[in-house]
Amino acid sequence: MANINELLEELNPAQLKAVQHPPQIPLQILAGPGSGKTKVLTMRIAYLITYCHLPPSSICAVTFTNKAANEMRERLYKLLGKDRTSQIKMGTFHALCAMFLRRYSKTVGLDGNFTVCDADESKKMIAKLLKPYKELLTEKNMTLTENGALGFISKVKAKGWTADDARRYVEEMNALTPQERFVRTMGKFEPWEGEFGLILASVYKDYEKSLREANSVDFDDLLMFGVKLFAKHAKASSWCRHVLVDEFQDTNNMQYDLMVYIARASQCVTIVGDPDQSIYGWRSAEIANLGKMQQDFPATQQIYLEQNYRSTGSILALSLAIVSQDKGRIQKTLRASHAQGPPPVLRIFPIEQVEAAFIAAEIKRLVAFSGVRFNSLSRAIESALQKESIPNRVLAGHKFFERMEIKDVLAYLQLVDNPQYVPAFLRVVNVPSRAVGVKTINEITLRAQQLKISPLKVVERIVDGKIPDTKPPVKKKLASFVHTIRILRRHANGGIAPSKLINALVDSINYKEHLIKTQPDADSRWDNVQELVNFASEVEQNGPEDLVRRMFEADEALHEDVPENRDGEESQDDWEDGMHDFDGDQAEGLRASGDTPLRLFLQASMLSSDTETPEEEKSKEKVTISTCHAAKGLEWPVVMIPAVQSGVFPSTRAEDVDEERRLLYVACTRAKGLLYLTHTTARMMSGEFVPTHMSDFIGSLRDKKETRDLFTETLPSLPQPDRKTIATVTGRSLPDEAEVARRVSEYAKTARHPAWGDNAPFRETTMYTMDEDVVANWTPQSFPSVPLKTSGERNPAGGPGYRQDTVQPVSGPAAFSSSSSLLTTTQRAGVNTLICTTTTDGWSVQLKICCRQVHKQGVWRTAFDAGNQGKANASSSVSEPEHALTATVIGPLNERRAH
DNA sequence: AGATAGCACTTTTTT
DNA sequence: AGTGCTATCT
Repeated sequence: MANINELLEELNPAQLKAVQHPPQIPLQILAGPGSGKTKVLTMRIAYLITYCHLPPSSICAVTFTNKAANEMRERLYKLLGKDRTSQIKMGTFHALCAMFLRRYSKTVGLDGNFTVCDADESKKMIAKLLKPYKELLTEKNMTLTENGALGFISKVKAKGWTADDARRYVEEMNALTPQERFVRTMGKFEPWEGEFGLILASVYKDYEKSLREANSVDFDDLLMFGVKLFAKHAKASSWCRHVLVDEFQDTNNMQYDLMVYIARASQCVTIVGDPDQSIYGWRSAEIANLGKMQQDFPATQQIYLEQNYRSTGSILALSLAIVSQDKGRIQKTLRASHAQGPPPVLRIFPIEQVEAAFIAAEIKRLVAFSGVRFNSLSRAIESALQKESIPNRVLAGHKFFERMEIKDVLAYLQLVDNPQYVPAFLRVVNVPSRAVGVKTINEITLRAQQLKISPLKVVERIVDGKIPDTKPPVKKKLASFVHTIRILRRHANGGIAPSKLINALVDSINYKEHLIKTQPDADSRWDNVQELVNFASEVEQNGPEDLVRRMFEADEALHEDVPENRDGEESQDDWEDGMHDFDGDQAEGLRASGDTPLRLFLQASMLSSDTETPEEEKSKEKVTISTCHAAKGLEWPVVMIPAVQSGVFPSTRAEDVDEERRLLYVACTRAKGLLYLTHTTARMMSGEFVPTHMSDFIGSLRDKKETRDLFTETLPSLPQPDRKTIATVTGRSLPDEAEVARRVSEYAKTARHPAWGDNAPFRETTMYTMDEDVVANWTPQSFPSVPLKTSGERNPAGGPGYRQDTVQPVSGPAAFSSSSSLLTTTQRAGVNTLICTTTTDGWSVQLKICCRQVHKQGVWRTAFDAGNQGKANASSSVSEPEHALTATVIGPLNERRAH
């Protein structure tokens, strides 16, 4: 175990002050990027335990992501040892609430086996609920999308309002005159006014009802029920003697309330935050919580951490200049600990493919990280990296758990744990296909409503012959389904490891075969299922149930207090029915505690974003592609931020421009040694080139004399002094001079882009519109006159979609026949697209995109293809026919012949 | 009931 | 620019 005294000596005065701050005086640590806040936070926890003698189980540490919680846990192992660390109540607000709600479910009117409903299922649920309102909405000439309704519900929930609260608010507002309303809302327009608002409130009510009926909660519910629990039940938080909240600037009202309630007994609070890094306003985060805390805890003191240990001086200077453009921000500074280093690079490119090629080429010289604004922007970069065979990984959030095959498996398990969870039932009744269609499902659902039991129950009873079969007969078709569920239920109640449960499931339903039959990429999907098994084993090894148990076992008060946690009537029924299926006795204890291995695994799957396999992945040197949001709290030696341009920074959809600027600030401050900002002059948006310009966040700095020199166009040549600086900043040893020379010459030999230092090749982009008569006389055959041979193949899976017809030119102009790449044509009803691509003269590459406008569904559309092999064509609406036909010539790209 | 083709919608960011 | 829903067909 590390010696804490020694570690305390390493801290700077401000850090030390923060760590040793008296626990009973509420503390705000305002910590700039790279100021060692995680270190301070973990040290403070260790300090509270070892010096202030707080029991570990009386400390609540809240992080923003579960990943951050795991990292902090790792650090604390070294300071406190595994035993004491595991008693600390640590996790996100969501995860902590989930754990408490399992224990106190009855107190807030939930069942202990509730399922956490993910955003995807929520959306499907809303879509279903919206249907009855469709007619009314069109009649009143209003539009309401799932996302609109979901956004409303989430916003309202962030205030802690139930559906009834929301309805009351809308009614109240509607009773006011427009002037009064204006005053009430402080001039802000709230789209949920009038009849529309009533509909929204009503949808929310339906949604709430559906969730409860399915014995499930969504992400926002976890917080809402958490608040309800702690507000109502003071003993639920009586164990707590100190609360620490990280990333406080990103907490919303519910989370703030949770903090206050958990701290109710002790009034001891430490928060760490940075208003400059507040980037979750769109998720109802409130920077104002900083001020609110000062009011609610009047003794609050602040400590500023402004010494930056992460980045070079020039990176900090630019970052600070960016964020300082926000005039309303709290004045704070950053002091560099390191040398100036090479200035950040700012470069311009015609289109994202070239931008990506540049990044890939530049990375060849550097171990780098690349931060993108949207996940959708990463595609070009990924493929460019692949072309250069640079290993990379995408810092993926939930993507893995959103895959169809993963959701299928999880749905079975959810259904086993929570028979009432209708979304899971609907997902898997017919997976693999059991010849159960919509009609049967509707019949079952109807019966379920009549009998006031879950659809699963209905099916079980039919199969058992307890109730008569439905009209499209179910008994035979669904016997295997019920059988599977019962096998799994028995295993689960016997406390089997979730990884084994998954194996039992895929065996029982022959899932692999099902994938092969229905999915063209069955192999990779099956790999994903195996990956899920791995994830499950990992969760088992880390022993979350053990961990959760230890978090709670020290709290005697809690044990006395656990309300009788019986399952609901519905499950009770299952219990009896399934009696012959499992030996219930040993399951009893687990059920009562609310933490079965299965339940914990499911919860981890829903709440975790930490999908990385630590050992093998982290040791490899890889380029990381991440969104700017996901990059928060992380750092890399080199950071490249593409698409720093209009429409992206700030996003066209953003409501808060200042927040967008802060996001760029967060991204820039991830860099230790080198920072690149690039942008393009055109961006492909839903099939059309839209001209873009440099982000104003950067442009305004470049246009001013005082700030112009904060960046450079020249690529860093990394002379020895710069190499030394970067080595220092990144904490790596200085590379050997001879080795550098050898690598540079090696690079020069193999580099496909020796000319990146020169801007010329990228400024030859032209976009123009073709003559109208060309448009008028265009036929698929006229340009070029190449007979095309098609070979359309249906999707072998039989599902929607088909392979694009890839054709070889049989004859034609030399330029085309000599082209080694593709000529693609797609013919879908009403859309004729001809794409001519890549001509090569050995010196340069020319990319031609030819498009044709087509009148379709009353609008003029442009049909074209960017020339990606095997990729589908795109079509998009355009207002004016004459703009529809465009040709873009880019080039010469680069490929210079070596002399 | 299942297959298919066309249509519509999204695409910010995450627990 | 890919995916999922729906109407229509088999």
